[in-house]
Amino acid sequence: MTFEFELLATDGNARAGVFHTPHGDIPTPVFAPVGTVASVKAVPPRDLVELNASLILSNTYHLHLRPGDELIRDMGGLHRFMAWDRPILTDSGGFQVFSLTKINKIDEDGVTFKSHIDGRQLRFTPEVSMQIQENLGADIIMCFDQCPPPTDRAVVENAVRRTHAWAQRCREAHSDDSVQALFGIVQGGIFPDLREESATFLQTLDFPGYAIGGLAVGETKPEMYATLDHTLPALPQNKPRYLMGVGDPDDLPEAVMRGIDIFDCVAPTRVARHGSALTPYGRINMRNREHARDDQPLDVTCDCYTCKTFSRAYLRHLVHAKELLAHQLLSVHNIRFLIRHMENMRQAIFDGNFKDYADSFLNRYLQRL
RNA sequence: GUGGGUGUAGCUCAAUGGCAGAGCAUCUGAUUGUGGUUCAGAGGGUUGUGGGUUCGAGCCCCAUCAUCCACC
Repeated sequence: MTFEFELLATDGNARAGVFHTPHGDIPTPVFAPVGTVASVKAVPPRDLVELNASLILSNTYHLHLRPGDELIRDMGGLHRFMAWDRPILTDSGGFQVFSLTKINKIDEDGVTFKSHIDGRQLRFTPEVSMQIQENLGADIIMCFDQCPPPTDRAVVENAVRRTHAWAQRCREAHSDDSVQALFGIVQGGIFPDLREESATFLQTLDFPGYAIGGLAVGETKPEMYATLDHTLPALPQNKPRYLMGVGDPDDLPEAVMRGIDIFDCVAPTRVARHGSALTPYGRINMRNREHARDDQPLDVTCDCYTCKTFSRAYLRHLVHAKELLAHQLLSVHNIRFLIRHMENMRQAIFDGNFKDYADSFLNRYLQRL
């Protein structure tokens, strides 16, 4: 079986494993940097390899609009197009249709919306999303789902029902998991019974992996953690679990501790472009004056090119001068910071001291001593 | 030397004789399946200087300094 998930060790509910794909193995738990438009912003694939990234995420909606999924197919597929030969995951476009386009109309069959680029009217259905994702050729592809605000029960109930119907149609449209693995997406907002119901239903479709969607979209962190507590026991042990769009450095151990294997988040690259750096002692704003004459690296414990080479004073200068190099250097560090964080957690699970690592990291990162 | 213009926040500039403001810059904060965006807040003034008129002057009058332009 191409997409085998091997569970190698557990520590409490935390899991260390390997997910095998046609483009290589993904050691889990894993953090995937986001390259929405077939580019991890400001970071070339050569550097991603150096950062030890084993999975990146790209996006159906954006690539369909530009340059077009058929063009990418004709250029040899997404891996060849963007010169990244390791595993790729594509999101289904469900989230973007709702978050990016104000004008959208949803019905039982799909969603009609307007392009945020040129305003032309488009329509996504589960079958369209599957076709686009097959054209792109990522290793892991996602079901077309509906991601609602998580706290309005009536809205969430409806989204769960529709997400299930669409999951079934995605499953039928993509029946062969030998080249691309189709993951199901659990919805249900912050409601435990809906989450359990969703997790249970999706298993009847026998996906090679399961994602938890609809979190980190406005609920509080305690609500998100509680939802994970209720959802994860309802998912199978022998399949990877993917928490979509998370997260902050403190969210990662909280979720791994509860049994999540895969993460993606725009945070490391976005906060980099906004001039901030992730460190063991919290996120710091490199615009701030306190760094103006600081000859120390961002993070003395970090092994990335940025930290091994440049001072905080220089990085602050680049941020103030709005130099492109600031985006590149801070993105390199922030991605490496999260990937190393995952590597540390994986090792701690093998060593049986995950809780110690998590407590120590969280106390330092959240400055609660 | 003569005539004219201009002096207001770090910069560029607003402000009927009636509470001295904006943009940029500076400083601080926000951003979770990416619109390199945007938003929120803060600090910052002896209105060149000295007189005068007026209930009240950034604004009117006099002097002075600085600066720019034109002409000797």
